[in-house]
Amino acid sequence: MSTSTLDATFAALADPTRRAILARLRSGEATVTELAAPFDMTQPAITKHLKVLERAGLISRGRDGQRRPCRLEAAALKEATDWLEDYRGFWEHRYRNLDALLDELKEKDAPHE
Amino acid sequence: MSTSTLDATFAALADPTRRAILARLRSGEATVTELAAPFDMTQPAITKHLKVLERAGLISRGRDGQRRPCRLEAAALKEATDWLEDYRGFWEHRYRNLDALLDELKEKDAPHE
DNA sequence: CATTAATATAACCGATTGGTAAGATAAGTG
DNA sequence: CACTTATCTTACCAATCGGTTATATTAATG
Repeated sequence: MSTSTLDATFAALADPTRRAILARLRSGEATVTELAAPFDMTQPAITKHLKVLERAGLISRGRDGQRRPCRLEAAALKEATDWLEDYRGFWEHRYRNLDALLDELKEKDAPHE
Repeated sequence: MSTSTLDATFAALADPTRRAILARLRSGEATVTELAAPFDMTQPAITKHLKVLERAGLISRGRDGQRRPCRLEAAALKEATDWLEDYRGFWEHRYRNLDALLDELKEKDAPHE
């Protein structure tokens, strides 16, 4: 899991337009014009976003005549998820740690020396 | 899960220095100077990174005399993970879909009309 | 009190980002 | 062939980013 891949992936995910594009692509391939339609933005702007997503490996593009359909790619998404899930132990242990702390405080409340 | 929170979180995660800081904080609180030590970077640069992490809700800061210890915060991390995990179904189904496609192709190979 | 240590702030810089408008390219269609 | 459709490319712009140096603030310490 290379550092620069994660850089590109998280950076790509940091933009709401791009996240919306990814969400749309979950229900299947789409062309540039289809992807651009919901946004109040020119087509070149969408093309730029698609390039960012492609460089991050989050999508790939085919060729169908004059259309360049985009599809979601699983690998980069999985890589980012894996990185984040490595922190899951932290936030799950957190509540256990809080319990332990409360116990500790209770013990201090009961003076015994 | 607000859009602008995800914006800030993913943007914060897009920088390798900041990811390294988070990784370091998994093993407990640390001061600014402690966090800055491993990096070939001035202290103000680290302070800036910490501000980005804090604005994203990924860390919080305490006060211990002249030190401002940083600790990891679970909530924002969890939010980002949740967003990404929503895509897990996609990449898990992907292989099942591939299987289905291969079956389909096999059937086409065996002419039956 | 003078000094040192920990952190923050301000001003600045070059590179990148997210958008635009205008025009090029390339593929279907009458 | 002329026209339209889908997409890309090229400048251009303002804003943000990631870093710097220099300076201020605040707290500990001799």
